[in-house]
Amino acid sequence: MPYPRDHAARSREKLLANAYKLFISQGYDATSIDEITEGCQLTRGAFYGHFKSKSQLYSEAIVHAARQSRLAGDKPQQLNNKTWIRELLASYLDKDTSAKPDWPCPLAFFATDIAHRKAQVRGAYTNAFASMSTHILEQARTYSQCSEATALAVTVMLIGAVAVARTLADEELRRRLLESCEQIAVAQLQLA
Amino acid sequence: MPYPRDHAARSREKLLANAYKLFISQGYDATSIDEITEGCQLTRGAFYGHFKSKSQLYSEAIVHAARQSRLAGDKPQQLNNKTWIRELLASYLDKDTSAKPDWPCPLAFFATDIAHRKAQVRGAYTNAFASMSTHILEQARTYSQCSEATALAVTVMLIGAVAVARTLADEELRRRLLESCEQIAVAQLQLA
DNA sequence: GTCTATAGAAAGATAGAC
DNA sequence: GTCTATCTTTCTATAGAC
Repeated sequence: MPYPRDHAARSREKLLANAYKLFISQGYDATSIDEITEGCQLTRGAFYGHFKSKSQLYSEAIVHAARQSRLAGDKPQQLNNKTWIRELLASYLDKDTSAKPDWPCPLAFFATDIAHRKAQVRGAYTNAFASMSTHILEQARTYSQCSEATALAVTVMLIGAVAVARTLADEELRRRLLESCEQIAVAQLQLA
Repeated sequence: MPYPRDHAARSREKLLANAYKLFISQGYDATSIDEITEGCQLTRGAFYGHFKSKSQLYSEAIVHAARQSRLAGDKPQQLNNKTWIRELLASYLDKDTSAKPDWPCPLAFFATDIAHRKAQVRGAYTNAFASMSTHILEQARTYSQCSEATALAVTVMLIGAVAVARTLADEELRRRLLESCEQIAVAQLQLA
């Protein structure tokens, strides 16, 4: 074999990352496998060497992205819990889309799309959602008596905020929406 | 002409309704024009007699659905404002999908899809969202001092709740999510 | 592991008949 | 106003070479 040891793994990762980027910006249906492979200097043949189908790639991309989320990670030692959550909130609701991470939150970007996908994809989404809301609840409980209802409502508000903000044609309305949600979330989680 | 006077209008309405139903259940891309016309005992030719393109139909369906929403309508005289909003909330977050109206809220069902569509579609969505949040704000102000931030946050929470609930594979989690959001919305809008 | 070539299906939109 | 026929494009997935 003329390929470096980790060549296959790198190709796979490139395909996954590029596919996710395209799914985010164009949607699942509008993104073809040709397009995904082109951006990686590969062809369809390589794609099917790594993934069984486009649908399987979608599931994997969601799981991968959910794991990359800062919300899934651990708190840096030097920060206290309140400071950390406030920072996560601000970063999640950031108005500056160019400052977004490479793997924007799939919960917000694919919210309504998942309903039409196969059970496997819906399962991956469900797990990611449960994980995000649990994480918020656990953090909030380190300094307050946060109810499960509050955590669920705040989680879904954050997701809804990012999803809707992205669709709005009115820049000013988008800004107000994101700022409002940050403000209400801060109050709900007693971060003031 | 062998057709009844309102034949064209009825065909148009049938196409619009069936298309929306299919968009809701399968998504925009997965729904073909053949499928839309089949359900109405019509063919592609008839479709293009009424709509310039699939994309134009999508815009129209969103506007149409937003207008059908109970939130867009007026309060029945016999109800006071608080009672009415509570009822709207409960109906919007209803767990029983079979009880859903014929035109489920496009804001929730298409939230993440709109971002990939043309300016015209995004404009229609933006207007519908602004209208929903304004409506909530105005109603809440008839009995309380509700901030614009609260109205925006509650609106987006409701949309997010329905959008996410529909995707969850876990029935129990869905139930808890919808109930939590109703509870928090009632508190936020001082409906208790 | 990745390539090219191709099979096979389906879609959006148009043209012209009735 | 609606039909049938067709053009044209695009897509997923597979087969077999290297």
